[in-house]
Amino acid sequence: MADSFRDAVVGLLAEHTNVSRSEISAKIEVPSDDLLGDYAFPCFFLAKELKKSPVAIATETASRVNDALASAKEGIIERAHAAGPYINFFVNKAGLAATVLAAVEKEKGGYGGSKNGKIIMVEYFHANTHKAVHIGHVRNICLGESLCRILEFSGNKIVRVNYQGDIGPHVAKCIWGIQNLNLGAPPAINRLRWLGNVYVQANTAVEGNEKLEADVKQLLLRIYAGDKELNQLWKETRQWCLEEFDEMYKDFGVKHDEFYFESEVEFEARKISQQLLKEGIAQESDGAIIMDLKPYKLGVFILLTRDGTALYSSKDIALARKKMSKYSLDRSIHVVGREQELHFKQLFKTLSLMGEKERQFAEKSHHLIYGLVMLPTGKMSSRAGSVVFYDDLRSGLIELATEEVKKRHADWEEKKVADAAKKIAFAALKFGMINRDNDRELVFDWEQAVKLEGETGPYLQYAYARICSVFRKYGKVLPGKIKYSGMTTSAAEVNVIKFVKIFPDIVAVAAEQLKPALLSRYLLDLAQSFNNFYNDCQILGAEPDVRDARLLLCAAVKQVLENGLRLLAIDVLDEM
RNA sequence: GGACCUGUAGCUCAGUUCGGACAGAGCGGCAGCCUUCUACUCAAACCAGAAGCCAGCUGAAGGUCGUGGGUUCAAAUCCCAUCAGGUCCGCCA
Repeated sequence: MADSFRDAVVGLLAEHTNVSRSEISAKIEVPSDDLLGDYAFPCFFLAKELKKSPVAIATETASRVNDALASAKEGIIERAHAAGPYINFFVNKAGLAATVLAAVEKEKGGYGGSKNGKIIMVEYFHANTHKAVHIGHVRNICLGESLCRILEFSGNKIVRVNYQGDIGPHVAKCIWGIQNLNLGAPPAINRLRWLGNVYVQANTAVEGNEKLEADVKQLLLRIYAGDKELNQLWKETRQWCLEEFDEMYKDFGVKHDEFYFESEVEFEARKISQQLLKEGIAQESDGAIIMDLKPYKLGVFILLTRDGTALYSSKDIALARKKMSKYSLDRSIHVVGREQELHFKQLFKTLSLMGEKERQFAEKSHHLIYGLVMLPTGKMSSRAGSVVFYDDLRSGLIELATEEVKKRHADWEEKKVADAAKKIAFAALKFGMINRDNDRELVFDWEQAVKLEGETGPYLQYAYARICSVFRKYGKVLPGKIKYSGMTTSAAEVNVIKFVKIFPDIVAVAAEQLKPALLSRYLLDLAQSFNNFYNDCQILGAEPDVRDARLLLCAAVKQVLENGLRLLAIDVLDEM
């Protein structure tokens, strides 16, 4: 967003120093403390050239700037002040308020957006069928969806893709378990969880038993070969899973544009692998087809097993081809955990060795890494039974939120309580998943997840609800003309205005760096500064001019919270 | 053995990409703001005591930025070494 205040500071400095505008612009910063000023210009780098101490340079330049400001008529910059080696600039606060609040009022739901015009594919969620969904998938879907929304808000066209492992050894094991373990009939609901359990049981039964392992392998080959009975069972159980995934998408506000399945690229994957072997790009090793990437320090990438079945690797190559032929993408982002980092490096390298088209596609591809979700006791392990399943998580959080809502609103009817509780529970969950640097592991802790105070999603919802309550009490429409001069006396107010002002910048950086956490952190800061203001300043009880200006500020904060939370796929509430 | 990530307050984490003004939040604990009660008073406020509420606020407390070197006017940030934890490294995804 254009920043006329910053530009004015750059202009002043360009006029009173020998430094170019572009260099000044690069050096200008925002002081750590508001009391110091609104913009700052460090003078260290001028010291050598001018052979003076940075302190002297700052003092002299500041006084020249102030002389110029004094002779000029009312400008948006009020004064400069030398503080050690820094020149600090103070802007006209009423002007700042007017500019920022008018921008929000004008752009409303679009405030903070931009127009980048790229076509970006984002692949996320990709849970496997026949395995239970757990907390790790939740981090993926929260991160993926908010990333999509941020990129979309930044004016890009997003293709949301889900690539699902619906075939492979894990499915074979599950089906083997259904046929060979006496686990009773599948339930009418929560069948995904039941299948996941069958898979775990089968895994335990088969592991270490060579004969059974061979049986499962044969079973997989028969599925690939199109065995009628097995395919029917596979398709039926697969469908159960997909239906439950659909429910989950609703919880997280996700609508994929494209679903790819491993089963639909398996044939192509085998074909491509054979072709690569024929072209001498891939090689044979121990009966398997591999890419030898040791020259690139990427080890060995196995495409086809000794049995001739395609692995994740070659299926991903086939998938890339499929995407390339359908879409003309500027970028392709894979939201996948850290444990697959090597896989993606190998995949991109292999693509780039395949041909010019593939090489270009590999350059546009990006693996967005995030850390594992751990438990306080360590890594999740289905064998040790230490897995937090999504269905348990969901019901547990909703139950807790329901209690809290009831405690506060004994008079609310059942439906209203349920609605609020669900929104609050998911706000807590989603925010907790997003508000963490991608690189870091996330330790999931029920106590933390359930928290509604402090740095949480509900804290943001609460700030929003407070503003709604102010407007309910006010009960009128804001007048069109508002005087800003009376409102900017409090530091708390100015602080809020500054946060509102930088929202578009935050969205832009979050989009560029693919880090929704930057946005979630910002929203916390905004809400905190608003709560400070709310405590410090009377709103409805103030003089009419001041009251109206403050109401407009509230409206702006409400709008930014709404826009920001929408980008995190978190719902807002008018009352909570 | 190799590759990547992490190490900052009692706990959970920002800040490191691009070196600059005193290293920031949240949680927990402490002291308050708010409500009620008690005592006092003609009455109210202040003050004192007790209980409670609080998706909110304030204040104070809490730090060898893993360790050791180096570069620099300036290092949590850059470079080197080292320790600790995590993930991955040929037929899972």
